[in-house]
Amino acid sequence: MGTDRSRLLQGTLDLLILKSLALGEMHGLGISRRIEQLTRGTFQVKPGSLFPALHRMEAAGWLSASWGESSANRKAKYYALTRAGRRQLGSEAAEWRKIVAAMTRALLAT
Amino acid sequence: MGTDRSRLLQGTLDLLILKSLALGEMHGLGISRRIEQLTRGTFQVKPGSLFPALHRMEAAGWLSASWGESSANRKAKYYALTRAGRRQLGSEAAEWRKIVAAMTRALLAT
DNA sequence: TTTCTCATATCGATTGTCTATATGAGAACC
DNA sequence: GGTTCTCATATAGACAATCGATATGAGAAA
Repeated sequence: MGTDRSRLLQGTLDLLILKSLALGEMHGLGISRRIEQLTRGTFQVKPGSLFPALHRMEAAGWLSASWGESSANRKAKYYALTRAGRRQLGSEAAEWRKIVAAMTRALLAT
Repeated sequence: MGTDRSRLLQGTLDLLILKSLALGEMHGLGISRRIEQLTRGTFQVKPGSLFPALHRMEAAGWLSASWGESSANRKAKYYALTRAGRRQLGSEAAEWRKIVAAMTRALLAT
C-alpha cells in the first residue's frame, strides 16, 4: 500500500495490455516487457498479475490466443486483439481520459 | 464492470478525499458532495465507499475527526487533515502525476 | 547432466469498492 | 404532537483485481 512504487492502479492493467497488443500480437511475458518499456519502468507487471488478467480478458472475448514459438525458441502463447478487444481499447482509453480530466480539475482546485 | 460510469479507479478515492479536506475541514457527506462538484459529476462517492475509506484513513493517521453540527443542524463528524495527511496528499498527488505521465506515454505509442 | 533461463500457471491472502440495509435524530408537514 | 422526510453515519456481505509465493516444463548454456 501507500508509496509502494510497483503497485499499479487497479483498472489500468487491462488498458495497458490492450494497448500493447494493439501494437502487434505478443506472448505473455513479451506483453509485460512491453508495458515496462512503454511506461519507462513505471509499471512492472508480475506474472501473478499478468496471467490471470490475460485469461480474464480472453474469456471476455477481447483477446484470442494461439501457441507458437518465442524468439528464444520456447513455446509461448501468443495473444492478439479481437475486434471486440479493439472496441474495448477505444472505450477504456476514452474512459481513462475522462478520469484524468476530472482528477486534474479536482487537484487544481483552490 | 466495464463501462459502468459510476465505478471509480481503485486508489483515486483517497486522493480525492485528501484534496477535498485540504480545502477545509468537512463532514463525511460534505466530502462526497465536494468530490462530485470538483469532478463535475464524474465521480459519485456513495456512503458505502466513503465511510470505510474515512475510517481507514483516520486509522492511518491522515485524518482527525471531531463531532460537531452540520449547516442543516444535524450532528456530523468533521474531518480535518493531520500533518501526516498533508504529507500523504503531496506524495499521492506526485504518484498520480507519475502514473498519468506513464499512461499518456504508453497510450500515445505507435 | 546439471544448472540456468524463459514461459505459463495457479493458490491464497489482501485490499478496496459496491450494494444493501440499519439506525438515529432534527426538520417539515398536517 | 405524531407522522414522514431528509441528513448523517455506520456496517455487513459480496465481489473483483492485484500481489506474493510457488510450481511446472522445456530448451539453452555450462
